[in-house]
Amino acid sequence: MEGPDEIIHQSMRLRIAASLNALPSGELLEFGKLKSMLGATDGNMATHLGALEKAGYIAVEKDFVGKKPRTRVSLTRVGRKAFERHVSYLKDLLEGGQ
Amino acid sequence: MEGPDEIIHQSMRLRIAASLNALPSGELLEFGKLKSMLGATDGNMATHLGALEKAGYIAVEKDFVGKKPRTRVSLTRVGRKAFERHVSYLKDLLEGGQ
DNA sequence: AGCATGTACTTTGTATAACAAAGTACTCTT
DNA sequence: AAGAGTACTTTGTTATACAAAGTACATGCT
Repeated sequence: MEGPDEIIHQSMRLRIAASLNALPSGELLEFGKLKSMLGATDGNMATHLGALEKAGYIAVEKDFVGKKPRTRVSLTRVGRKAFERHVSYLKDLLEGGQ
Repeated sequence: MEGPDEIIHQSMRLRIAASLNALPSGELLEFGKLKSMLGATDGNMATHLGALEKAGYIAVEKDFVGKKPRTRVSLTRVGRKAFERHVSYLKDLLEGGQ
């Protein structure tokens, strides 16, 4: 059995990854939406998204709607794979005992 | 949905809890067995067991076999409940998306 | 008796992490 | 010009995880 993915395992990041994974394919989630869904502060959310981006697990897209800045994130293919592998790891662990 | 149990969530402690939860009822796991199963150092294992014990999630029993010291641990009722609740939390999160 | 071995810690030091709170930059609205 | 909104960045504190070394006590060996 493979080990845990410590980047994804952290609870706030696991919730971020789960939220992104549950999106209909091709959809993006806004920074602010994610932040309010998960009850994080601006700084906290920015730090966790930075960690996921640095790992290549999420893609961050910035644009403007009118003149409003908008930041949206999505899982990369690598990120989705990593998430799926970690979920398998957890399922095996939690059902098999270890 | 309830939040994560941060004491149990940490990856080494989650593995400890899963190992203890998978034991046949009434059985105990030895410190050294757990340590080698999970690939932890003495100090690391002692610290995590201490955290779980402080939370009331595990019971630590010390005795001697002949004159050999033996430390064995088991989940308390509270610990088993907490583990089960955290597993439910994870399953909901990982399947429901959140 | 003296010494290495084994078990289970405890202590120490370090690196990393998480977080809140405050500050920054830019924009739009009024 | 003043305030609000978005998305950060910075700062500072507190907590965490970990390895490595040290401690305590008992056994086995010679």
